[in-house]
Amino acid sequence: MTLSEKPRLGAADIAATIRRAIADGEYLRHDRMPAERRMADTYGVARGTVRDALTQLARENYVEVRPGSGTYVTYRGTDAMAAPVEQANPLELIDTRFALEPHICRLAVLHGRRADFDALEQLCQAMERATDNPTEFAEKDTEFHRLLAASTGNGLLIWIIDQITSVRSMDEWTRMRQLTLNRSIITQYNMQHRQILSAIRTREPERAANVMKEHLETARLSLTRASET
Amino acid sequence: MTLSEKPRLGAADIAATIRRAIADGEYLRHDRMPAERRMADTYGVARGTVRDALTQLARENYVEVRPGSGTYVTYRGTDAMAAPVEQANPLELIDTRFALEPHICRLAVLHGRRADFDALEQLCQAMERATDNPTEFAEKDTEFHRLLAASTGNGLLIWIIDQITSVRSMDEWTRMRQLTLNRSIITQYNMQHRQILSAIRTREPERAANVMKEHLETARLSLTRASET
DNA sequence: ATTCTTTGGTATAACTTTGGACTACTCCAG
DNA sequence: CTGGAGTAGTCCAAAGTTATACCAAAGAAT
Repeated sequence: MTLSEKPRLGAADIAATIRRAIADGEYLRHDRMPAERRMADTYGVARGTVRDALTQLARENYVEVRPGSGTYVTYRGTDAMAAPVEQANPLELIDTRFALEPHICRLAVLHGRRADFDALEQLCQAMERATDNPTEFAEKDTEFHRLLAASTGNGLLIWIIDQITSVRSMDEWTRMRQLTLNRSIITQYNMQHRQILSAIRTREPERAANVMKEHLETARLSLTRASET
Repeated sequence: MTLSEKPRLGAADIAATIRRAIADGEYLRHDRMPAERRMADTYGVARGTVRDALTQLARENYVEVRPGSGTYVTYRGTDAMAAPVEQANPLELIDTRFALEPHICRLAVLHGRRADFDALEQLCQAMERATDNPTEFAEKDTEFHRLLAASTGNGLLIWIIDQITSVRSMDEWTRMRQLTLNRSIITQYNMQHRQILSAIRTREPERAANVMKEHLETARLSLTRASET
């Protein structure tokens, strides 16, 4: 008949249980799971078994274990919508910005208001003050490009830029980005930002678009150079 | 069951708690959160732990801490991001396509494969057979532009075009669109599609982009003319 | 303007928790 | 009998937490 005795759980069983708990959203990304000893206790199993299970889950990228700290969930929930955005690579991103941003400059010339330009001016100054602070610069830079999109008054474009920005601000990205940002690069970016803003203020759509292209070309170069080393 | 012991809360746990609170709208954008010392008290944890949690949340752009002032929520709710796509108006859409599609043509020249072009050819033929069937034409037309994006091999761009397409396919839109689609307009569109495809096949990026601009200009014109009547 | 309170920023030293590694033992199927 | 797998311990080093004190800046009250 049906055996309801204890079938003695193995590492694979524990792994399956945890895997399912994570997939079901019982644990979310960045969450810290209970300590190995505690899990062993709750699952009524030895610590070594839990350990094997976690090792397996770590291999499957469900989980990351940090010695002395704990075990953390790394599983990316299957957001049908967010997935393609999340896994975009740097070059895809640059190509997309190449499509969007020059035209955004043209639209900014057409629809931008004084207040928008003044805010962009503020950001330019903030970035110029941050030549030696890559983190600070990166933040303001992101904000600059977002505000530029906002100045077009086109909600759809703003939304797209926001989506893209959410990629740029991802952890791994930020790290990679820091590598490419040295003092001379930042200075160059600042000059280009200035030129873009000035072209928009003087209502020269094509000049603004061209400087933006130049700007993105610079970014692409420093990116490819960084990934070669 | 000897689980009466409480696992000491760590920074990751606090971060998770706060992250959920923010995501659940318990704290709204620009809100100031309780002071660190206060939080430490309410969560029954040391201030340093709260600080670590906040540092982590700041990295994830959930929160911004201002020395001497407080900790402020910067998280943009997911609703605020989804809405603009739905309520985009026709002109915003055209402007966005003006940004994206000419550059997509350039990228299609660079990355497109034979199979892609053959599929586009098929669609051109299907559209030419549908000169008297606006509904049929509109479907194939959408597919044409989507496939064009797909031929770039850029997942991010494809995703964006898909999002935009989901707007285009909305009911009210389709109705409005039908009005603008008469026999002569369809014929003109077909010619332009042909020219675009041919320019891509002969590897002329700028010509392809220019024909696409022309194509979109035609679409914009027929749209504004329709809305004036 | 000046003072006072509140806020985050930093530093320190004692303590706790965590995963990593290793061992000895048991069980069981091939 | 043997080898793979789970169990139950121990010890370790690293990471994290606690508690406390003091600093600097923001902001409100005087």
